[in-house]
Amino acid sequence: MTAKQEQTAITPTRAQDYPEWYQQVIRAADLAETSPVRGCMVIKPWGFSLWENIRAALDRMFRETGHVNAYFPLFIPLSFLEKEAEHVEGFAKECAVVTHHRLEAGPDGKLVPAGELEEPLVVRPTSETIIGATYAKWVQSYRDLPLLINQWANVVRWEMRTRLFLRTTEFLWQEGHTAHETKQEAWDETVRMLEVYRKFAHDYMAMPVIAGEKTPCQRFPGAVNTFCIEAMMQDRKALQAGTSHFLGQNFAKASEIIFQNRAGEREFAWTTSWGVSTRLIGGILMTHGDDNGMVMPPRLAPSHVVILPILRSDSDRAAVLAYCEELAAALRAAQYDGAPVRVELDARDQNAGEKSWQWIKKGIPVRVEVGPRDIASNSVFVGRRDKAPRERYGQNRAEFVAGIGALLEDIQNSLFAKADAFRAENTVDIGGMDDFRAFFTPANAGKPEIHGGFARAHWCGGAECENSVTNELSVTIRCVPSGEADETGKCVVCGSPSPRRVIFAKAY
RNA sequence: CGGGGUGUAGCGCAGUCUGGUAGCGCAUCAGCUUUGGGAGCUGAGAGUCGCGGGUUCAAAUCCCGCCGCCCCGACCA
Repeated sequence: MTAKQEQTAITPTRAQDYPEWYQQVIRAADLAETSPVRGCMVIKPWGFSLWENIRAALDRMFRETGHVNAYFPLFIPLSFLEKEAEHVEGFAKECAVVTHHRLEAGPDGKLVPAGELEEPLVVRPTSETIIGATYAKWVQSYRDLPLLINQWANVVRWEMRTRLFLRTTEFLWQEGHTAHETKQEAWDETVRMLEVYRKFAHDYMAMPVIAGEKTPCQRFPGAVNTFCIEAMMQDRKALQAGTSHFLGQNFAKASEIIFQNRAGEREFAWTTSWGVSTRLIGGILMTHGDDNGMVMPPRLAPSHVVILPILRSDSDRAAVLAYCEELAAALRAAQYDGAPVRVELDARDQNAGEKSWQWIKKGIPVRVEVGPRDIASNSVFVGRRDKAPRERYGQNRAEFVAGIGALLEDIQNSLFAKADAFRAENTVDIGGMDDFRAFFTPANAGKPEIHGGFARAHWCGGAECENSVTNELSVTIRCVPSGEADETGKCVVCGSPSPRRVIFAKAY
C-alpha cells in the first residue's frame, strides 16, 4: 500500500473535522444551501424529496392512528401567547413579531413599514395557543371529543446559533394537537405518538432511538410531561429527533377548551401535542453519512437506483441506451415497500466515473453500470451505497431485477444494524463521577476530538445534580428511558439513592 | 449575546506581515483526443477581494465601524 490515503469524496473527513464534514456533505449531496436571510435555508430538490418521503410515511402513520390534517394560521395574536405563563417564558425570547402591514416610500425612496398593527402578530414558534383558541370554539360536549388533528407547517424560532437542518430560524415540521375527554385518553395518545415516532425512526430512517421522558428541566414550556426519542450521531452526540407532550389541562385552561362531561359538569379538556421537523434530515445525514457523502436509507431515498450507461463509442450508444431504458422500465415495474422502485437513468454525456461519484455523494442506495460488455453477457454491474465505492459485482440482469426489492431491504437493514452497533459500542454504564468526567472530557481541549457517547448512570432526580453536570461538562440528561426495569443505585453526582439509570450525553 | 477563528470566481485555497491595478486547483464553456471508475491537451468565460467609511498618487493588503459563517459558552426541535 502506498503512503497516500485513499481519496474520499468529502474533505475534511468525519474524524478530521465533524462539523465541517457535515456542511460539506450537505453541499456535495445537493440537499440544501444557506440563504440571504440569516439562519434560513433553501432546501434543494434532492433534499426536499427526502422530506416529502418522510412526510408521506409519517402522514400515513398518523392516519392509521386516527388523525386528520388541517391548517391553522401562521400569525398568532400576541395576546394568545401570553395566556400560558410557562409557554410565554419558554418562547418569548425567540419570537419573530410582525408590527406593520404596509410599506411606503420614505423620503429617500426606500420602503419603510407603515400601518402599525393595533396588536402585534407573532410568527408561530408552535401553534398550541392558536389551535387551543380554535378548539375552544369546536368543543362543547364530550361528544365533540377527541379531536385528533395534525398540521404540516413552517414555524419560526429566532435562535442564536443555527445549523442547516439541525437548527434553522425557519423550519418545516408537523405538529399534532389533540384534545381528549379524560386524562387517561390524553396520556395514551401521548405515548401512542411517541411509539409512532420510535417506529418511524427505526423502520424508515434506519436510526435506532431511545424513547423516554424528559426531566422537568428539559420539558416543553407548559407541558406536564414531555417524551422524546433520542438518537446517537456519529460524533456520539445525542440528537432529539421527536417529542410528544402530555399537556394535562394547562392549555385547555389557558384557551378555555371546556366541555360538558358525561355527568353534565363543565370540565377542561385534556390535550397533547407532538412533532418532528426537518431536523430529521440532519439526523439521517449524521447517522448514515460517511466520508464519501450522504447515505440515504432506501425507504426514504428520493431515488433507489441510478442506471449509469457506459457509452464508449457512438456505435454502441443507441444499443446501450435502449438496454438501459428497458432496464429502467423493468425496475420501475418492480415493487419496494409497497410502491414502484424509483429509478434514475443518468445518460448525461460525462465521464462515467465522475457521474458515479456524484451519485455516491448524493447517497443513492444502488448504482448500476451498464456497458457493451454487460449487454453481451446479459448482466449488470452493481454497487451498493452501504459498501465501499469500488466493491461492486456483476449479476445476471433478470436476477438483479427480480431481487431489487430484497436488495433495497437488505441495504435498509444493514444501515440500521451498523447504526445500532455503533450506538451500542458508545453506550456505557457509569457508576462514579471520576469515570463520568473521563468519559466526557476531550483529550485535546483546544480542538476537541470525537469523544463521549451515551452514559447510562444513576440520577437521584434532583435538578441540582442535573444542572451541575450541565454546567461542568455540557452534558445533559437526554431522557429517562421508557420500559426499562427499575434498578436501584446511587446518583452519579451526589450518591443519594436512585431508582433507575438515565441517559446522559452531550447533545445538539 | 460573550470568547476564539474566518470571509478573495460555483467549491477549496494562495496572496495580506513588507500597499503597486488578482492568482492556483477543481468545476463551467468550446474544440480535439479519450472512455468499465473521480480523464488528457489547447483555448475561453467567470471575482464591486463580505459591506461601509478613512489614510494614500495607489488598498485584497494599513486604520475605524458593521455584517455573515464556523467552533466553544448561554438557549433550543
